[in-house]
Amino acid sequence: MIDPKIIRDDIESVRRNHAKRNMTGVVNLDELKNIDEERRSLNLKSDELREKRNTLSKTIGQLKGQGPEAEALKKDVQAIADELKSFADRQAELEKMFNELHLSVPNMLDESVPEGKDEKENVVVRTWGAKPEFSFTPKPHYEIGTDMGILDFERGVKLAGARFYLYRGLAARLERSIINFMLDLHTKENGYEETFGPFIVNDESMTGTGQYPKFKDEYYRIDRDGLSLIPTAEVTLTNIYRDEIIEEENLPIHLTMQSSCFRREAGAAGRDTRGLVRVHQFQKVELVKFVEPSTSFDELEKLTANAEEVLKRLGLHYRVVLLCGGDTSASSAKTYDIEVWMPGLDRYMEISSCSNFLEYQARRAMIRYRKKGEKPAYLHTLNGSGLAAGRTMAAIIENYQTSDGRFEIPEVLKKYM
RNA sequence: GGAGAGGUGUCAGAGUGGUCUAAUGUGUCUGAUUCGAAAUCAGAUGUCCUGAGAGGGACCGGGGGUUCGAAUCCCUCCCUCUCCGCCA
Repeated sequence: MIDPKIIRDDIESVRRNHAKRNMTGVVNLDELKNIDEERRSLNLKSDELREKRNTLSKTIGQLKGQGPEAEALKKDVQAIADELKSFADRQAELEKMFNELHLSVPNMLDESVPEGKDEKENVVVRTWGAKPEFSFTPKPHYEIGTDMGILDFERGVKLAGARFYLYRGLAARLERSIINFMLDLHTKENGYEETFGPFIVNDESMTGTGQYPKFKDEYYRIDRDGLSLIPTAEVTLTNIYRDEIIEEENLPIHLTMQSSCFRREAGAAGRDTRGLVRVHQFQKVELVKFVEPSTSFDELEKLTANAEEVLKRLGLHYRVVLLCGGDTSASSAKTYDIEVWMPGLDRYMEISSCSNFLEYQARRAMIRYRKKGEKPAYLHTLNGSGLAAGRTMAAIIENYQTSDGRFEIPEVLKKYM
């Protein structure tokens, strides 16, 4: 959520922000503003009526609640109660509408985010390494994996359906090694605390990080229990501090967690149908930070560098892309994608997405911090993949492939195998 | 899943219809005392909304109801604990 004061006092900046996101008209801002005004005036009215009621009731109490005087007062209070009731429904309705619209308003983009409609207008900010050269035509990872008998897509489909897979032998062990390598790097060198928590969470958690209510079709929800499978450990990690106030001396908090991630990929029919690129379940090591607001953009650079370090050590060529307004997710104020080169697919593939959410998630999830002697304030949250494990394995298979249709294990992973 | 108990401020814990403006203890901060500290004494100390401020309103697990008035009574949901059952 953005600060409602911005909607009240400077709706034009919200409008410009929508335009930059290529979202003009997606949220009816005029309606939102009208609802907010009506809601606040009714709230004021009911506060005043309540004040009167409280005073009169107290007087009745002092009169011991009996006698003609008290009876007359009771009638007065009854009248006030009736009046309160007369617009209570409208009030509840306004509150609900305001909340729904407010939750749908995307975050304010940072000034450094470039203009642009979609991913074609993202800006490459740096590249690392170079595309590997082959004396043969490199194959996609799914061909190599299938031929080697370590990726079994047919049986994945038998077990669960399209976009599921089965790892056998080397692939299963390699992905486990990749996860261990990443966790060790982030905990021993990059200063993150390793955590592990639920893969299934309640609606409050899904709302806190911005998945609900708008994008319900994207996720698996167990209606019977009111629980959802997490699409990323960001949900688990960020909601750890939901409804809490953190003392300033405990900031920043840097957490990492590996999890399986579950996505319905509702809007992606026909895209990336082969291989490990777009699947319903994948494993990922996630990085999440809770920071003092003035530091959050520095922290974003560091977070991105922490994710890049994984690829550097694996010797995989990549580029870092600053997402344009139209491609930045609703919760984020600024996002860097890290894209690894895939020689077999002959394109770059997103392997990490690092975002600064400012106080957008903190407001939704009521995560605050307190400086000594001051009032609680919203902190800033950030997250990034560090990295998606399945895609990392796919990148290794493609970049380290050999002419005999197999592939080598990167040096840093050997001790994990 | 069955039976029972319970959810109150940083924490512990009282409060079963009207000075609850939530007792008391504890923690924290400030002051007094002290060379300094401990101890002791005095005072302060929650969150949200609204308002320029004074102030006002809301919050005793969530939601709803009864009442002139609800932490307190009723309904409902959630959670925790104990015992039993089941279980990696």
